[in-house]
Amino acid sequence: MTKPVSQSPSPEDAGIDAERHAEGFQKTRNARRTELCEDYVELIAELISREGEARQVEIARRLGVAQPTVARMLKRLAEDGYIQQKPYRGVFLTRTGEALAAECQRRHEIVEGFLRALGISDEVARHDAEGMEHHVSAETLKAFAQFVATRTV
Amino acid sequence: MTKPVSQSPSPEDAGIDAERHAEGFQKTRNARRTELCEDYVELIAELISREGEARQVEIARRLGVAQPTVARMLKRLAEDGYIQQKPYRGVFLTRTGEALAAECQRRHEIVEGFLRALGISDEVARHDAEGMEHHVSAETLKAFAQFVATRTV
DNA sequence: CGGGATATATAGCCTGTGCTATGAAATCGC
DNA sequence: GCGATTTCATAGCACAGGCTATATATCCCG
Repeated sequence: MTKPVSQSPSPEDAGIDAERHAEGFQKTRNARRTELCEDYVELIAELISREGEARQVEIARRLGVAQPTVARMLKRLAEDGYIQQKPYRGVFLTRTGEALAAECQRRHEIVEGFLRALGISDEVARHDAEGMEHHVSAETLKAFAQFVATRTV
Repeated sequence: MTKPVSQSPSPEDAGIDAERHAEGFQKTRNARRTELCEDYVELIAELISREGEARQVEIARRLGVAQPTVARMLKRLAEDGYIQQKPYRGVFLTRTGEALAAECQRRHEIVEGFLRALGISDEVARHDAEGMEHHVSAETLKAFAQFVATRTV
């Protein structure tokens, strides 16, 4: 039992249903933090590969937030072992960070490619993929990939 | 000028790209509030239709949050004109609230149905739909609906 | 109709993620 | 190698959305 929400001893169906319902919402809420991490790591990987380096100011610009916001988040990412900061030299991904970035990029590409295969316009596909990518389970992702594969052939 | 993020006067492609990128993230962030409202309104509609009434305690149980959290949110929803609270009699949807709930339910059903049509298992479809529904644009939703229609026939 | 159970309201706190203002450090051009 | 620019760090604030504890109001049953 990780978090005893509020187990009412009522043996009704509704009770069980409600608690499963609640679980879903709680997972979604807790996922928020992870999502932000993923956005950062993914962006950092992209910046490194496309610009050669990832600086705070550039990350801030891309995410549309202020630099101190980025600074604080990077500190956390460093503590969590995803990145390494070399002051005035940029931020770099650790092994763990690279693995996470690769996974995110793959997921992102599958989702975006899937939407495009479905006929969605490029811009909307990009936007929706950004929003959806964090909410797609492994099973769904696989189905998306398969769909694209069979459609593209 | 609603929010002058940080327009660097650099006429590079990267600059424009970065700002469009940023826009997307900002939209996603701002959507958070809306999402919560939608979850509440959707749940309230469901409770009213299935249980006959929507009480704070029940909403709290379903969402997996504490009752005061719900109380505060309901206050906001009432201020925003989505619901009307009748103390000790439950919470009711206004016209606006009902319209929003209907829209959310429709969207939810389409997304979940779409995932199922794609072969996703029931439980995963339900969970993923819950996460995805707030990030699906009108265009994508339409494509989902069409896919289901052509597949089901 | 009184009192326990239930429902709601309120106060006060914490954390996360934004922000601005400002200071300190490094880099780079000259 | 020095000064301006750039980059980063820090302090301090706001707000949203969690929480607990507690007070109050209502309901309902005996």
